[in-house]
Amino acid sequence: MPPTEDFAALLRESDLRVTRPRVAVLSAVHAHPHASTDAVIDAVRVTLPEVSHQAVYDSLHTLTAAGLVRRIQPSGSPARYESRTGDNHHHLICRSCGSIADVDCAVGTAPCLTASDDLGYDIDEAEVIYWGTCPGCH
Amino acid sequence: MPPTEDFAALLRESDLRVTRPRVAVLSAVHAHPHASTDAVIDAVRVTLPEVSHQAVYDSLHTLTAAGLVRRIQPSGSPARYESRTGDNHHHLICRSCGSIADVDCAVGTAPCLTASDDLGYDIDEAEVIYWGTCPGCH
DNA sequence: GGCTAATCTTGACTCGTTCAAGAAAGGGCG
DNA sequence: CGCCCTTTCTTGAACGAGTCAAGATTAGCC
Repeated sequence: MPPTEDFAALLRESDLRVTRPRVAVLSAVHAHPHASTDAVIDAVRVTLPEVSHQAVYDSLHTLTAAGLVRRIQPSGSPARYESRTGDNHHHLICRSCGSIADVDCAVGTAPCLTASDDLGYDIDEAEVIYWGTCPGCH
Repeated sequence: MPPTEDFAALLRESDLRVTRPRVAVLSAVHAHPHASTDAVIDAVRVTLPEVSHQAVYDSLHTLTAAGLVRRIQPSGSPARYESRTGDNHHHLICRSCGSIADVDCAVGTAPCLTASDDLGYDIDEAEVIYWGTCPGCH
């Protein structure tokens, strides 16, 4: 995981103010891929015990909007975040234990974005979730 | 849209008791594809003004479990339901107005279920959501 | 160092959904 | 056709994730 200064640099590159909560959140997401908001809050409080949940929510929104972090929102479970962005990978989610794994796109680099017929929509992202049972759960 | 008796028959085929709320919910989902739970409640109350929201939630769960209805849960919006099941189609969702459209699977009949590497997971469903802007929103 | 806008703290609040207890109704049986 | 048992429905409270809002704090520019 990159050191703190690198996270600060990432923030600056996106024209975001460098604040302690943001650095801590960014670092937490890098350290815990697919962590839920709650898990991020816990992780952040290890180094920054006084952060409010609101600051974490705000930071996650800002970072998501800036593209530094990606939000995953599987049906029926709270939002989760990951640091791999822009590399067109998808997710494998276990119905029984909720574990999430990364899979590279089966189709290739970006053809994923092509629907059979776009109906006039201007598509900017294809989200693919494979639902199943993980090796540990059967 | 099929008449009431057909919905009753569908329920019986799935070994479900035929109750007024269930028939009304099934009919509402057929009549309003991609309707949110709230919209389903409203639609059901047109013919059955006294149903409780809970009965609708229960019915939707039961029907979903029986496979008579499919639940769609896009990030950041309440659950929606549709009656097309088992035909491997996907969804196009507008980021700005939330409208949902159906698209047939681009890949074909079922190869959708094949990830590039399943990591030992036993995959039973591939959920694909194309995010973008609909023709009416730009 | 001081100023101003952005960000954070605190705490209340909303929304979609679930839980729980008791009343009502479906449907197999006599 | 009517009884009984179980499932389903009503009512109303509760929950969790996330948002809103007012005021205190802080980053970054001069």
